Amino acid sequence: MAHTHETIGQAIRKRITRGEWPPGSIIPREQDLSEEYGCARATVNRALRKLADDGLVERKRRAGTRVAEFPAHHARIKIPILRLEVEAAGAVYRPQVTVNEILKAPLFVRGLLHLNKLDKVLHLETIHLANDKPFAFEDRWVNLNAAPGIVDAPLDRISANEWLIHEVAFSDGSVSFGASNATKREADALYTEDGAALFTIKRRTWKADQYITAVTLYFRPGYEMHAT
Amino acid sequence: MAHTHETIGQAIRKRITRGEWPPGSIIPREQDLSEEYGCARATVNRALRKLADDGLVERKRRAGTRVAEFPAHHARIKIPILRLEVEAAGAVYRPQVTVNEILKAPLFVRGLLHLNKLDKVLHLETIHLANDKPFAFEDRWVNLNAAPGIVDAPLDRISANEWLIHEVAFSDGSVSFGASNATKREADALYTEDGAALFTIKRRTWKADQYITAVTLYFRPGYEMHAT
DNA sequence: GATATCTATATGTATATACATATTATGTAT
DNA sequence: ATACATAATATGTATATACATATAGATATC
Repeated sequence: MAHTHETIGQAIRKRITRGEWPPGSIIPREQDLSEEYGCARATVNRALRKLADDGLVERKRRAGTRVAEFPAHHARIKIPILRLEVEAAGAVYRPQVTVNEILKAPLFVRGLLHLNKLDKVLHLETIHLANDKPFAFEDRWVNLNAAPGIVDAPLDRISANEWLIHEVAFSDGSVSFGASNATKREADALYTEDGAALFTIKRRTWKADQYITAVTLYFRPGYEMHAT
Repeated sequence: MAHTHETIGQAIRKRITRGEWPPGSIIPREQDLSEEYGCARATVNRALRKLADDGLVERKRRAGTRVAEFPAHHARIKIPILRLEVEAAGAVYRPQVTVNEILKAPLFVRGLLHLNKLDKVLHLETIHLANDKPFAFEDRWVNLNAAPGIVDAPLDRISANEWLIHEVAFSDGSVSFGASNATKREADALYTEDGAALFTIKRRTWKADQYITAVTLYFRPGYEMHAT
């Protein structure tokens, strides 16, 4: 009972980081480890599955378990929910919508959201404020076929992001991170200089076969996103 | 046998995304789900643990399982291994070391690596090339107490990153992402203009109680990192 | 020598059972 | 009412067992 799947996982992790099993090398089979630690194979199995999930080892049927060649290149991040980040820092969050227009989808938006020429989209530009200081600038396009109700949402109180999460149920999505120089639009919104380097998050969400929204977030200069 | 922990997990995931169980609401207990799907509780347990790991649901003893308030804000990323990224794109990778000097740790490096005034560090600046075109610029500081052997490493063939991973065993680390304007140094290295917005990754790794290396990677303009 | 076929093996998975543990809900005493 | 002890309960975990499945390595075939 001294050994749980967690203590065993930690022990194996330590043996790897200590160099006992270097990157690329094979480690003992579950059976042997379970005997060594005096537990059931299922317990070792769970510990090793966790390590594989963390990217520390790679497992293959019949071939066994080996230490990953690059054991540290997996990370998990929390995509920032702006309101929560701001409030966690003890500040007051407020979204300020500066553009709110319905129009026929421009070409690049048609591509992003897989729309036809006549489909209507909602275009939103929002400044996210922390204690009334600009924190991030959001450029969002919403497919009105997928979320018609959003035109009546109180977007001065709740962000479009949160509204969509709760009203259009949950949606699958893709995310990418990058950097871009502030154009005049972002510089004005974030109260910074033209050309400043901004950390950006681009996100697209969909539900079943329908794209719901495409959004780019531009963060104030100096913003960093941390992984664990 | 029709139901595995995976098919059950997908089914529950779908019921959440379809809106049957909205964010914040509670879902049936494992016992009931196992009866509904005609399987053992352990199978449902594994499915739900996976969903919790993905951030889609939150579980608490006695209190049950409920859909997360923000079900989509967890993501996993692979921290790019530059050589592999370049080679995956079908190009030839080559690291080019432009600065390689041993010196007493400057103040900001002492802070990063927790060193004393007299400790020596290796300072490396490297241009990572894809088909001889600059791809990323690396600014690295290595604690020579922790990795003395690196002074003899063939850093024109293997990157310091890879050398450290294999020679100093595996090390724990922290990562953060951001953006910065290219200074003359980075602009020259990456063959771009002064002030261009560069996506950056800052990483610090340690082993037991000792910091090993601190590194900042500056990516060529336009680079994006994708999450799953 | 190359190719196809078989076989042994390590991991992958499902199940029933038993007990642990955190936390809510209930009940009791003040 | 309030504070505190108690019971009920959903998840957390470990175990033995059984069978599935991918695949490395051996063997046979062309």
